[in-house]
Amino acid sequence: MAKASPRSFQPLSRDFYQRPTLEIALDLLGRYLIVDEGGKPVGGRIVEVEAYIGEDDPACHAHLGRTRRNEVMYGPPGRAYVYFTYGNHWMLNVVTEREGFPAAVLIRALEPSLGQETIRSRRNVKSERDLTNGPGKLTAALGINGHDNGADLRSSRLLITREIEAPKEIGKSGRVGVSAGSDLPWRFFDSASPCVSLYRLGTRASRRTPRTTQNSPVPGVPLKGRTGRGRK
DNA sequence: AGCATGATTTGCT
DNA sequence: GCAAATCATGCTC
Repeated sequence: MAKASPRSFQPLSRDFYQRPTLEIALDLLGRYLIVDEGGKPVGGRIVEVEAYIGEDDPACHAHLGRTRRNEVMYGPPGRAYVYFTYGNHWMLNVVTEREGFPAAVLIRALEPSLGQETIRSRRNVKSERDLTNGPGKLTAALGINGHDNGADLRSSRLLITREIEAPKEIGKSGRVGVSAGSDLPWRFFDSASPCVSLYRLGTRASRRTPRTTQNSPVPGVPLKGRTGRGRK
C-alpha cells in the first residue's frame, strides 16, 4: 500500500454503494479511505464501521424524517455525509442504498497508513494507534469537515479504494453511543487491528491491549446512559 | 484506571 | 433547554 499519487487508486463503482447497507459495511472493512491533498494521499485502512439504516432505525439521523442536516443521506449513494456533533467533532459517513432511502455507514476507525506526517501534524498524540482510532479523530487527522458534506466519493478529493486488505476475522457489537438498551449489532470491526476505537468500552477493555480475539468487546454490557457530558 | 468536564452544532421538546 | 453516532484533559483514587 505505498503508492505515490491518489490517481493510482481506483474508486469503487456506483453499484457498490447501491446495495444493502449491512453488506456494504462489511465490504468497507479493509479498504482504504484516502483524501487527495494536492496530489498527496492521506488516509488509511478502514477497520471499524457502523450501519445506520432508514427512518425506522431509531439511532439513524433520519429517524424523524428529512432535515437540512441529514438530507445528503436521502440523496444518491456513494456520497459523503459529514456532520458536526458534540460541539467540535466531524463524523464521516458513506451514503448507501437507492436514492430516496436514507441510510449510511459511519467510518469509525482507520489504520493510518498514508501521509502519516500530515496526520501527525494535525493530531496531538504520541502513539500511532491513537491517531485515527475514533470517528472524530480520523476526520481531524484527514482534514475532513463540513466542506466535504455531499462530496461524491468517485469524483472529489475523497475516495474509497477498490483495493482491499480484508480482515481475517470481523467482530460485531452494538453501536457505540446509541442509548437504546438493546441496540442492533451493527458495529463491525477488524478483530486483529490495534486501531479499533476503544471509546467508552467500560472497565474490562484495556486501552493498551484491545480485545482482538472474539466478537463483541463489550459482552453483555448495555451501551446505555452517559453519552456526552456526564450528567449529575 | 475511573470519572467529570469543556468544547459549543444541530434539531427536537 | 437538552441530548446526541465524541474526544482530550485533568482530577481522584
